[in-house]
Amino acid sequence: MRPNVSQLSPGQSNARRSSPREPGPRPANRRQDLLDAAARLFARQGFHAASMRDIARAAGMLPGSLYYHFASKDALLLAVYGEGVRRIAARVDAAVAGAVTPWARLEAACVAHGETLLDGGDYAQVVIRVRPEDCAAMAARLAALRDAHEDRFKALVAALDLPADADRQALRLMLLGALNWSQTWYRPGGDSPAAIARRFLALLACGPGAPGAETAP
Amino acid sequence: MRPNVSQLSPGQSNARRSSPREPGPRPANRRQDLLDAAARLFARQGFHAASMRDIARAAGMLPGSLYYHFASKDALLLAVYGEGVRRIAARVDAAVAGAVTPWARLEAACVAHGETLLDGGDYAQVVIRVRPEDCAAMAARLAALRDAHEDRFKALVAALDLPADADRQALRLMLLGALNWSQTWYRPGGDSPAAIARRFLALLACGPGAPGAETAP
DNA sequence: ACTATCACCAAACGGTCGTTTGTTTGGTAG
DNA sequence: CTACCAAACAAACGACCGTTTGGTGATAGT
Repeated sequence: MRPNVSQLSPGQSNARRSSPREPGPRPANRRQDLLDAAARLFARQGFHAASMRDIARAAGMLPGSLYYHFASKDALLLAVYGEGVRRIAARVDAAVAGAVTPWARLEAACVAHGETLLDGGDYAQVVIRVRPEDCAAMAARLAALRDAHEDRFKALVAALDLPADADRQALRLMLLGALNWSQTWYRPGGDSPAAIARRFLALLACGPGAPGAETAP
Repeated sequence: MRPNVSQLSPGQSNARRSSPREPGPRPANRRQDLLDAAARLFARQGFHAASMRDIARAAGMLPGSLYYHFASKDALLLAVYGEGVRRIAARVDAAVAGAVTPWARLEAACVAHGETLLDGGDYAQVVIRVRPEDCAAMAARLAALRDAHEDRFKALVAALDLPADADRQALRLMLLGALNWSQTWYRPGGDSPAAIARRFLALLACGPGAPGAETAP
């Protein structure tokens, strides 16, 4: 009685159609409006404080209509969170691909991660603001999504040319922790997110001496 | 009609009593049980997910009885948060007082901050887990409490002997950010909180070279 | 013995929550 | 024209929310 194909499937059109209907007159993707509204409210108020009624109203819908597109609030969070991780990861991947040396690649990743977190819109902010445990039913899946993204940094740190006894795990955790936490104090007026990320990495790479122009020794 | 003197006053006994009644048969400080239960639930579930009913039940009370001790959920959070800040600050102050050189004092502060955050009980965790904006009515007061604690680190970093152009603010934000964020990934099995804090500071002070035995140059 | 106060219970208040149900609309296909 | 179906509306469901109210037994001062 309820179609509700909202399970994952980042694409838009599902198969199984009697006739192609490919050029169709556009069913006016209100699902996207819903996702955007949910991302906005989850990012600004957190998971529990954002109600389905708020989200529906922000998307210009009645509360019940929302359930045509998403089976539950949990499923809606999973969709937003997944999109958030996808967006952060995409920007990090693109930035890393444009850099050559290990340190430059790590710096590019940090800048992209930080920029997306702080200025990259609501989806990315949800990934940092909402903890997986906030939604018990989805906790494992949300944590897996976040971990899959952070594994990129594991590889980038592993590629650095460091003494054999260097603590690469602490370096990664410190870098990501400082960047993620910056969401709590960052305000658009001051330093740019890219500058913040570069400063953090320079501090880690060179110590508190000269303010880092280039990052690698 | 309602006594309810629950506004701030970190001490336990309020003045204004007709007669001393000091040795009294102990009214069995259930208020403390309530605070403990609230701290536990706020720390584990966050502000919105923890209900007054849950808190009252965890303290062995009925929901309505809670309002004899605290005027509202907001006031309860303020009391827990204030106590959390007080506990963190007390441990940091004690640790700093026992160290001499600027770097040793900063290290002692980081270790105390990290230990209290990760292993110091529920009150301290609330300070990191609950964002001031989660409770709009108390946001300003909660932020002021947290800021008052973090100002200690401003002073400790200012006392370091660094080049004039060193970015002390970035150093402080990175250190505190990494420590605060560690609450999201720390699990009691592995490295001790003190070891984590020391590793972070060593990374910042000396770069990713040798794993820091002593922190200062 | 009388009274006041403390600390709490018992029971509800109105409101909001996530969600469900039945119905209606507007475009498209046969 | 008819049949269909995606997409929304309208209206509620029971559960739970923070909070209030009125009462109650114990304790302590006078």
